Amino acid sequence: MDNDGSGKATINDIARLAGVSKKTVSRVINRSALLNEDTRQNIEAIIRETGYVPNPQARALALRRNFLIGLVHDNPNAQMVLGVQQGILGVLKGTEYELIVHPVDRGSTTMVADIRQFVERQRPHGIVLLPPISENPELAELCRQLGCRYVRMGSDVLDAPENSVASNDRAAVHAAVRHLVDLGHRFIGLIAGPEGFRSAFERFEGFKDAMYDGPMHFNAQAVERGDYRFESGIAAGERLLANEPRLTAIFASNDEMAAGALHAAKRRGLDVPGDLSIVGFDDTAIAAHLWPPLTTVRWPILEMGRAAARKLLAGTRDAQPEAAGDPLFLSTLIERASVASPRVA
Amino acid sequence: MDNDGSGKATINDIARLAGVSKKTVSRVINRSALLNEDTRQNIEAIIRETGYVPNPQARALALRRNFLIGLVHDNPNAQMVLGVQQGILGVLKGTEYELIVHPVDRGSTTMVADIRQFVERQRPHGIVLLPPISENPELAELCRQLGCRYVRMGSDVLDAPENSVASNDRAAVHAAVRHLVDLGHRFIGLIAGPEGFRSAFERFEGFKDAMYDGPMHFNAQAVERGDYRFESGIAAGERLLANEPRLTAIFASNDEMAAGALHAAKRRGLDVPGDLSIVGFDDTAIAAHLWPPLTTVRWPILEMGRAAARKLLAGTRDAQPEAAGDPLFLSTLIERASVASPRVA
DNA sequence: TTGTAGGCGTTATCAG
DNA sequence: CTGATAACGCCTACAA
Repeated sequence: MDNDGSGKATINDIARLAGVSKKTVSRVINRSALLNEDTRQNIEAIIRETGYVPNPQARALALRRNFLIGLVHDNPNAQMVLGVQQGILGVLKGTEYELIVHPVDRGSTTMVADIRQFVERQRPHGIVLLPPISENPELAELCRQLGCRYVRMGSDVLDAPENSVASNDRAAVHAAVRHLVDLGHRFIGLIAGPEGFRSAFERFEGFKDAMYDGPMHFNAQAVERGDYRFESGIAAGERLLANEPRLTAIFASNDEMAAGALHAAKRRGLDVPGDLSIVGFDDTAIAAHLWPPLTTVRWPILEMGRAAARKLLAGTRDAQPEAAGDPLFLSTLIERASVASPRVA
Repeated sequence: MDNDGSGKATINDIARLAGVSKKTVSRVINRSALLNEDTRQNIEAIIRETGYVPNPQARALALRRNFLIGLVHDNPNAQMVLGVQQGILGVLKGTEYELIVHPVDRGSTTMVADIRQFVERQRPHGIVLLPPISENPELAELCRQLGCRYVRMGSDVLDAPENSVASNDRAAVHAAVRHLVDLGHRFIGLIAGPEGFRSAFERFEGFKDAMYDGPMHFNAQAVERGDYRFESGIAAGERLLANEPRLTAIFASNDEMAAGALHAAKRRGLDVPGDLSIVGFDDTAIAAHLWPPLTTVRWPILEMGRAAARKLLAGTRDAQPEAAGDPLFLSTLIERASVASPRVA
């Protein structure tokens, strides 16, 4: 009656076939400890034969919790989002969890309400918050209040280790710019990221660190701000090149803007890296595709996505090792062809 | 008792507050026609006051259908996947549907079984199949069998209009290559896509069409195959340039390989477009970021993603206009700076 | 036009 | 260790 051939097998079918109650089958499904080993083996065999798979909707209703991981973001960098997504999906593969992507609008006054509704309705197992909204403490508070696991991704540790995945942007930029200084560059421009982004702030600080650290002074005149997009990189690059002809190098706070700076240089007929060295940040696909291939700081977003997923799965049957690992992931300089020593004056 | 302050309001709370049965509330939720207008207004007011939202898990269980749209793919082109995703999400925004991303491995023998399990477990409202797996008729059959709506995206119409979203790759490539011919190019190389991809086939045919159509003959020697990735574009470009020094133009079957061809040209010290014109396909972000900016065929994947989502939502309360529209979307040539007339010999 | 009884497939409670 | 019984929140069928 339960399984008349049309639908899939249910817990009732298994219970009947095994001659036990459905609660016992449920115990097998949920790996309950209090279970006779023989009973378990018997039921597991039947489950295997029938190809029975528990219905996630019914479980979700009973457990008041879904087997979904939410990716909540309003990130202007498509490559970055995609990288995180791939990292998460890699961990979810083979588990009973699926990824649900939920973009929001950080400019909107209803953003917090939107996310609240998303979490209340879908009741995901946990959500991954991407920068810049991950920097909003209100959202973390919301998750706690709703009893939803969460991981905040950022350019610095933003929360408790189990709720954080971070990169060391400041130190990485410091090192990258220091590299330029060591090559002999003395007039280095900065294309900063948009205000309100922690990543922009950290990278700015890293740039300043390298200035104060070396034989130079920080020159606020050699700083232009972009919005992390290509066009803003062109504009900022052009302003920089127009205002300070002595510039021999530019550090852009992400690869897209670095590509824009490259365009600005080409438009002025400059040779890169002969006349101008350029360094980016992210190491997204575009970096290697440009000509010359872009020297950039590799942002380990794939690994960060993986770590975020592992943290959310910690404590479940799909838990993986390293789940509790250090939330900090190191960014490192990838040297390609867009950097050289400055020409001797 | 139902709502003791801890949890969210349920249909019972609304029914009690409104002094009606829960079935009546259910009728309001589901926009039933047989409902007294006063009753409806009254209940709707209470729903608004309480902020009540129906529990999707319970609905999914009762309806045996989830309010999820699945994006199933194994596509090597990250930008393409992202574009489709954005298109779908744009349509889903504001509806009760969410997007669930489910990548698969087309090389695996268990791919069909994987997708079957995904659909059986999640019971999505519908799924969007991306190329190349969308070209597999077995998957369409599977969806029909499981009673799951689906839309197949491809470089040609692959199914009934309500299950298809397509672009006119062949004609678009024909026009693009014809453009090169019209500029005076007589030795044009092709970097084809991987075998087994319908898009690769269509674009190849479009290339041949332009050859036979014009003052030239199709020369199989000037064809190299890549796998749609950057590195393969470099390799194919180098082979092309080495084998046929008379080449003045290359058409690459996607932007990534075009970027590779550009690298191959630069490595040989060629000027683009002075010595060599290059045309790509897709118009993904990279096209505009390269130097020189890449002339390419714009593949309207965002629009195609939107259309796919609209077709899936057709017939639901979230249905949008144009849902039944023509499944064909036109690709058009975007002229940038990577193409010029060949130098006079 | 509205209500009642029962079911969707699973898990929790609590007794045996 | 195992099993009745009652949720979980909503929907369908049938009745009123």
